Amino acid sequence: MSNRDTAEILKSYGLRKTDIRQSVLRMFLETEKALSQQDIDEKMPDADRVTLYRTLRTFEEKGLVHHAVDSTNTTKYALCHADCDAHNHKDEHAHFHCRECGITYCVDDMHLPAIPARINGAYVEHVHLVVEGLCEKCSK
Amino acid sequence: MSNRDTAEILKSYGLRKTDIRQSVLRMFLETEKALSQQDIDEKMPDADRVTLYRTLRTFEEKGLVHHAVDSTNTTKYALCHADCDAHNHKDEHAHFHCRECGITYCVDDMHLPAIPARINGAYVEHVHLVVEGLCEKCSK
DNA sequence: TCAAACTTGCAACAATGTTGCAAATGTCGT
DNA sequence: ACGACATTTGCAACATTGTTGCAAGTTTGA
Repeated sequence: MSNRDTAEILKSYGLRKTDIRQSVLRMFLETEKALSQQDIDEKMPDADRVTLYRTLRTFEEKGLVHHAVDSTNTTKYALCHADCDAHNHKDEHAHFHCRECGITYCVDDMHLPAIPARINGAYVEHVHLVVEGLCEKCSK
Repeated sequence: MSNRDTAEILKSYGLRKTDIRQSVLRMFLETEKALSQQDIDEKMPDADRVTLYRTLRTFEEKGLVHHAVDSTNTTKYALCHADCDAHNHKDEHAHFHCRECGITYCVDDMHLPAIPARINGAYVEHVHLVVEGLCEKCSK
């Protein structure tokens, strides 16, 4: 992954090119996993955790990443698909979460059930489907 | 909700009858909502938060409540259906979460999609479906 | 009624979320 | 290449939640 790639991606999302942002983006591009603040912090010991926190928030606001839900209480982020943008996250896919090693990744080849626009009077905006169990490695 | 009811429920789940447990259980019985530690803490200012934390954990272990997932980072619990037990949570229903007021409640009349026993080599144990949007009140 | 087992309150610490502010850096026009 | 302006970063600080250990208080069953 070259710097040019990350620089272009950042620019296309209206984000300034900074070292930290490029590093974080590179981590996302190089993994299938959804990354937690901790995952990132560990690989970037020099960066301030607040900066990483803000970086992830900004990435999400701009539509570069979405956050994955799982039953632990750690926020995790994963790259959005090309059709996400700042105001319309198309992150309606499932996430798999391993209860053993804690990994979370997107499951793209699984469609969500059709959800009505309203449920008991509530307006539905989006849906998270979280599948939990043991990942391939941990089930051995 | 009488004390006798809560006492019997606790007993049937193999839990000792204590004031705190009865109060917490009563809160669950009297609401449709999934309750966070904070919700409970606010109504029981005398109880130590660690005790509440452990109470909820114990309730979950015994199969009395299950925890709901939402995109905020607060753990919330809701009463299990009658067919849950300590080792087999049948909490495979959807939860609705309002992004405005933060309320979470179970959506029983919505079935989850059929999930294969395995996804890409991973073993699936259970599934959370989280529907987010604006609840009836907040959408007005 | 008693002992054993379990529950509670308290102290303590880690991780995460969150904000404000000043210093450092990036961007863009010239 | 330079400078002004807007943004980003690092740091201090504080709140909330998760989590454990331990001693004191309570519940339960014989």
